[in-house]
This record gives sequence, C-alpha cells and structure tokens, in this order.
Amino acid sequence: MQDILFGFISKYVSLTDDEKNAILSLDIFRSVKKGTTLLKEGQKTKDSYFVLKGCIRTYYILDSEEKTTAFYTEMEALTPPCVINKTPSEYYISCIEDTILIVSNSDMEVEVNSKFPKFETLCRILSEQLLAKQRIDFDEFKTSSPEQRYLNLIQKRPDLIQRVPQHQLASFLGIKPQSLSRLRARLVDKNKG
Amino acid sequence: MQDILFGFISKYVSLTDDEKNAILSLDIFRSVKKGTTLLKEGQKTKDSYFVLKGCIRTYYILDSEEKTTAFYTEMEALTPPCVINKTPSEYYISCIEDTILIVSNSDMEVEVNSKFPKFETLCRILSEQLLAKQRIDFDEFKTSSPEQRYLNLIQKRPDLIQRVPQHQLASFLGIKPQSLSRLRARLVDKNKG
DNA sequence: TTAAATCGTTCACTTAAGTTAAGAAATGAA
DNA sequence: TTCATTTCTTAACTTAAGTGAACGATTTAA
Repeated sequence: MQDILFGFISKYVSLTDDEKNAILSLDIFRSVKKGTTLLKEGQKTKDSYFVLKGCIRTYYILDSEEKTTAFYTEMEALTPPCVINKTPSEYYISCIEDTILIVSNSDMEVEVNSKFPKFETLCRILSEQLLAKQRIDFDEFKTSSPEQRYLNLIQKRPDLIQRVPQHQLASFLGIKPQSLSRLRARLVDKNKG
Repeated sequence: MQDILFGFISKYVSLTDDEKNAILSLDIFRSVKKGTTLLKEGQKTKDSYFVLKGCIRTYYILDSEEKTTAFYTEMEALTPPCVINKTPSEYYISCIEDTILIVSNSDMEVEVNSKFPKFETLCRILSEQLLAKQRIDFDEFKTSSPEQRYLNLIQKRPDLIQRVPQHQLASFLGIKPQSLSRLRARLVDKNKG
C-alpha cells in the first residue's frame, strides 16, 4: 500500500527516507466499505482523498435528484472545493466500491509543507496537472454532444462503464438515465446497420 | 500596473521588496492589440498569461468551426494545458480587446520558485483555488440546461454578455449561435407574460 | 466611402433530449 | 428464499437544440 503511494510520488519528486517516514507517521491509510458516505452537503471538512483501490463519486442533490458529477478511481486525488474555500460542502462524497483511501487533512498539509518544501513542490505540480487535465475534460464536454461524450468515455475510461451504475453515468454525461438508455440502443442499431 | 499585480499577490502571500524587485526585473508586462493571436493550434509554448486589463479567449477549431471554451478577464490567470503537458497546443488563444498582460515563462517560474519558496507557495495556492473554482464551474455546467447556464452567466459574469460577441458566448454555453438567439427571444417572451 | 465579410435574428424542418409512466430485471435485506 | 427496492429499458408525447437558408445590420478593410 505504501509502495503504491511512494511509487506514485516518485514520478514527481524524489523523497528521502526521512521524508517517507514523516508521511507514514501520519496514519493516513483508511479502508472504507461500499456505500459509505464520506461527506454530506452542508458539512465542513478539511479532508482530501487519494484513491489507492476502489472508486468514490461526488454528487449533488438538486430538486431531490442525485446529480453525479465525478468519479475518482485508482491513483486519483480529490480535494473538495469546500476545503479550499472553507465553506460547507455543496455536495456528497460516497464510496461506490470497497475502497482504500489516503486521507489527508489541510492543517496537516500546511505543517508538512512548511517542514519539507519538497511536499509543497509536489502539491503544486499535482494541482497544476489536475487543473490542466480538468480544463481539457471540461472543453471536451462543452464541445461535444451526449453521444460523443459517451463514446469518448468508452475510449478513455472503459472501466467506469463496467463498475458504475448507468443512472450515475448518465448525470456524469449531463443527461437523464432514460436518455442514456435510449442513446445506447441507438448506437446498437447503428452498428447493426 | 505593478500596483495591480502586487495588490493581487498580497491577498495570498506577503512579499519583501527584494522579492518584488525580482519579479519586476523579469520584464513581464506586455500590451496586446485587439484581434492578436497569442497562440495557435499545433504550436509549442512555455508561456502563461495573467490579464491585468482586457479580455482573451481560448478556442478550438473543430470541423472548421470555432468553439470558444473560455474567457479570461481582469485578474484571471491562464496556463495552457500544453505548457503543463509539454505538447503542441490543441487550441488558439486570442485577444478580444486591447489587453495588458503579464506573460511568464515556465523556465522562469522554475528558477524563481527555487530561489524564492514563497513563489512556490503562491503558485500552489493559486492552482488549488483555480482547480476548486473550475470544478464548481464544470459541475454547474453539467447539472444545468443551456437556459439555466445563460441565466447563471448573467448573474456571475454580466460583463461578458456586453463585451463578447454572441456567437462566442454560444459555444461557451455549449450551444449554437442560432440556439442562443432563440433562447434569448424565448426569455423575453416569458418576461412579457 | 464603398464593397465585402461578419454577425445576429428569424423561420421551417429535423433530431434528440426531457418527461411521465409502466413493466421487467437485478439487487439487497429480512 | 422471498419480498421490497432499486435499476434499466421501452414507449408516447413534449420541448428544445441542431441544421440550412435567408436577410438585414454591423463591422472591417481596401
């Protein structure tokens, strides 16, 4: 589990044993059962998540309807906006599968960053990369139709199609569950000719 | 002009005179005429932009159609994904108005960051905040209709409605120019009753 | 200043998503 | 296992966006 974490980090900065021990002393690993809600609307938190194994999703409840906006799987990190803005959360976070997480607290990060500048560099690089990646995702979403988005998802994150319920995929694609079902039927028709 | 920059920075970190001079010695201010293209598809660049005055936009050309995905106005920063990924740019950047920019180069940033850790902190905080803000924008886009997006834009960035051509706003909202025109007419009807 | 290009609107028509409802299939809990 | 809930699909109908075309209005460039 530690190997996964340090393997990931080593792609961005190289850590000394002291630095690795500093991280490990923080007791950050956590196992969570499928269905567990990690954060609710209205709650305040300082926790960020990094998924080692499993899948979590973020969703809003608007007009008493669930709107799923993101999934985080292996090697993906999530810092909820409410942590940055120091406001109550606007959304929910829950586990779609049994999941192993790294949970870090923003107070903890401030402390570690000031002690080990290398961590600050790591955080900066990760933020910059996530920002660029998310910008591209957003642009692709804006410039495509629901059908194109679905085909794009099959290409880029085929695992999600398998491990996530359709109705959650639908709002992730910006449409209703019935529309996704119809869209899929349409695609099957097209391929038959 | 410098006051605007340092006023902005002071919201996040406090700089010494030495640090301010280090920034100023870099010759980063640049005036650009309306219509100027700052970056083209296929080009490589290491430049990031911060808008002091004016407005720039990013757009793709897909099926020989312009798709505008973002506008950056006063006090907003843009680091193109191609700078982070070290790939040729997928999109164009151009000036909608006569614009005053700060242009920084990623090589320059690496150097400044290593000399002045405070800059690295600044970059980290700004990236984290932009990431959170963009996440919220993306979620709002996903969970609303074109009409809601337009009404939301009127609330949150009323200036854009004035200073940007409609057909560019349309693709920013994820629809065609004709649809935006029709949508606006529909809203006027609704308000008449 | 004039001609050309761009921009915004409108219209008729097509296509696809939203809505409401019903029923079958899969899942989960007692 | 069985019952209840959730999930997925299908269908008919409504609503709104996409498309192609036309026509002023505005802007731009020669």
